Amino acid sequence: MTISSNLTLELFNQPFLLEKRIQLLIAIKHSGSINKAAKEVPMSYKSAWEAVETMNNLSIHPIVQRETGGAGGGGTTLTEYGENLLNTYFLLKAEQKKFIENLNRITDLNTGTLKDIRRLSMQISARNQIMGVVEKISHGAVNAEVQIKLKSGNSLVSIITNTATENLELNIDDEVIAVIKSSNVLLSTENEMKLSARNCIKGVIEGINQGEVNSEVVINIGNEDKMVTIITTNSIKNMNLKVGTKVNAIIKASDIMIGR
Amino acid sequence: MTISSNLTLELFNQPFLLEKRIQLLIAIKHSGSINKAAKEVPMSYKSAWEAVETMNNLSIHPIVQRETGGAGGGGTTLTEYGENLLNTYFLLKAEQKKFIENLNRITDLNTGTLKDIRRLSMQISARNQIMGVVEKISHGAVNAEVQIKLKSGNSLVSIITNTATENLELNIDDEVIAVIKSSNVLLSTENEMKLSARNCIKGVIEGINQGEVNSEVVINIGNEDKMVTIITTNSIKNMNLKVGTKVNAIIKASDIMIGR
DNA sequence: TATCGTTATATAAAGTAAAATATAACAAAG
DNA sequence: CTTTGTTATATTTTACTTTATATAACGATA
Repeated sequence: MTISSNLTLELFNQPFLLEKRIQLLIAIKHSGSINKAAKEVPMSYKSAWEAVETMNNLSIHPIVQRETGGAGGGGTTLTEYGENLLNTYFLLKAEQKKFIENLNRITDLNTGTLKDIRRLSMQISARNQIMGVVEKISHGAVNAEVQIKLKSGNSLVSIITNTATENLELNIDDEVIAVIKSSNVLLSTENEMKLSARNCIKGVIEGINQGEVNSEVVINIGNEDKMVTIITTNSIKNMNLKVGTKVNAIIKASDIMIGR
Repeated sequence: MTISSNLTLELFNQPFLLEKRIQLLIAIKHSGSINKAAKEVPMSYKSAWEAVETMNNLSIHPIVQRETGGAGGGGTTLTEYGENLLNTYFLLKAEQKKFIENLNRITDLNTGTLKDIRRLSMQISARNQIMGVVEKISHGAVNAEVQIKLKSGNSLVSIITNTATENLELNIDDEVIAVIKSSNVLLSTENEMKLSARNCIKGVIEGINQGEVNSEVVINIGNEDKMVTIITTNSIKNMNLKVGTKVNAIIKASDIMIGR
């Protein structure tokens, strides 16, 4: 048994972007005509025209621009607003797909029970959420050590309980997210420092938001990935940290959580 | 513009539990007859009967039990399996509702952009996820202190960045989830200990899973809520911890994350 | 001005899904 | 053996959706 779901955007309680209309918009985008698009989907020209009409009427800004007559007889193109809308729809759809995958994973529909009822749709306060791939898992008696390869090439080591690895059904090559609270990230400028902390990532300071006691430092760790850290304002002065300074972000393995 | 979505369970790639069928099953459950249930939904008797028929045929175990004839002319009741299925559907539906709410919150559909594209459908390795209500928010220059009232009556204080409170759109009385990594929970048996840690929750040890170096201790903190902690096996011996021992779970305010 | 292929719009036809209706089968109880 | 109210099933009717078809309007271009 599998879980499935659709996704529609509503405007004034009217269905606005249904999956079929999305298909139509895509076809219009690359064919440049309602006529051709309708054949492509496939659906009748009338349905297609009516769909476009209602979409344009419901929306504040028009979704498509229609032109009758002209050299080629006319044509229909997506407006910038329409393209934007299409793109956000794709993003939402991807997010929803991930959700349904998660839902399928934690649900044992054959026995009719949920393996784990903990919230799985959750936005979390931890600022640092970095995507990576599971490289290695070593199990101890209680804890497990999970090594995650980031896109930037860096590796992170996380220590979580065995039970957690079971709940998450973690396996090698799974795509996961390393979650780190910003107050658990330390900074150092030394290049070769010996520390008990397992994780040390090189980066460049991109921004500093100074407070009276604590300050927020944003570090670029390469490959579009950023790391936010909270350190004391005193440390910033002592270490003479500025935008552009090369630093190491240091994180204890037991401070890294894993999400998927 | 709002996002909406349905939820269907499929079996052998056939739609199995649609929202309309769920309504029907609910009505059957408390009316005891397909006939009455069909009028209640409302739908025609034939549709209702066919729906029941296909459901029973697709499923390995029957969903409903039908009986023709008898004193009252017969009747239809849900099987235990059917009731189970109905309940898991409710759970999944609730989970999905939460997801759609989150999706609506982080999406600015008027401008056609997502405020925050971080994964919001995520299952996280942190074992301790306790529901509560935001009681108080105090903003500093960089950090914010969020006080959470748990159902058990206890309060937790969490320190997160201001940016995080903005991303989460945290407000008083919002229902949130306190997320704590099990390795960040300390245990003490002293009743009145002075510590810098802000959070101290009383509980009773419910189970101990002993390892060579570390051990997992499960604490019942009342109201069905449990807390999992990882401490060294030595500490268990030193403190003479056993199932039933009354302990305090101690957590630093900066180790508590907030999810919603 | 004639041509082009499209949009715009209406109307008829076909197809599909739902509902209404009717009736047989059922089995326990009086 | 009759009554009872339901399930089980087929047939007809209705409503609705989709498709098919036809035609006017359009405006740049050769």
